Amino acid sequence: MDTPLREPTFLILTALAAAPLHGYGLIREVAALSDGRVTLRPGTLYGALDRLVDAGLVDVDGEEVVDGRLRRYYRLSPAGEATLSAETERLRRNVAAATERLRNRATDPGTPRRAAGTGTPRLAGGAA
Amino acid sequence: MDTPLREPTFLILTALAAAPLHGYGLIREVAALSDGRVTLRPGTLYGALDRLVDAGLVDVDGEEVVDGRLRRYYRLSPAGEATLSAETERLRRNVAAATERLRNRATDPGTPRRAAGTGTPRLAGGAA
DNA sequence: TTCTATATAACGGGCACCGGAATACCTTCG
DNA sequence: CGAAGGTATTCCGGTGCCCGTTATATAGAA
Repeated sequence: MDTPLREPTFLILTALAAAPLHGYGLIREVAALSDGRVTLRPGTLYGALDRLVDAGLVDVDGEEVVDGRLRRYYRLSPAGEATLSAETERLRRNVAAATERLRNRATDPGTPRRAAGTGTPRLAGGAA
Repeated sequence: MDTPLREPTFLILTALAAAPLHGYGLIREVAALSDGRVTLRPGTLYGALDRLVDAGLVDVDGEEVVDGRLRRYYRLSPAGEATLSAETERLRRNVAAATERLRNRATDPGTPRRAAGTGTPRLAGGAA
């Protein structure tokens, strides 16, 4: 879990940052906050939740029985909040780096040809 | 490749957005633009490059022989630029969503207990 | 010569995510 | 009354990206 979070996991933590939710509710919340772009599958969701609970980023917030159906609530732990903060910062930096390079590209006179590499090119192989 | 990009791949495209680079140069460029947080392994780098070339997001920009060593340059293709733009936008939205929820959290009187779920809770199971 | 830096190739393994199916209960509709 | 559909969780097989390491090759430094 020290690996950078993938999108589904990141969105699960983000959804839980607002309020505790149960699994099925998370599917809808994640769909909502991603404008319908991400639809969690059961396998992805519950697999991720199990991992997050194991890692201590999410706590089980209690269970309810509603209309005979079990409903298990999950809550973002302090560690989960810290992880989400750190991940968000990481993404923010990546976004900033990519945005800057893309912007320079748009204003530049075409794609620059060849960067200053490590060593000094001596022999041009030419076309691939 | 229609999967959201993972961080190494995203950073490779970001590095190539500035200028064409060869594999080993990418390792250093990615380390630089991520403030040393991400150190690409050869397996990760060349695996990703092969996939990106296959997907048409990156083109081989020619080869040089420098000091007897082969040096193959890679260049971001128009499709790669479009993909990087779209990915950056996606990340930007995720960052915005997470940032908003984290900020509300900081100003709220503690973590809210239980959200309005889908149905109406009728029977509280209580403690986990 | 041996070590270090440059540079690419190849291989095995892990883990998260995907996709679907199973299970179970309740409500709604024909 | 029976069928269909939404709610909610569990399980399982498959895939792909990434990891980590090792191998290969050359040039320059110690």
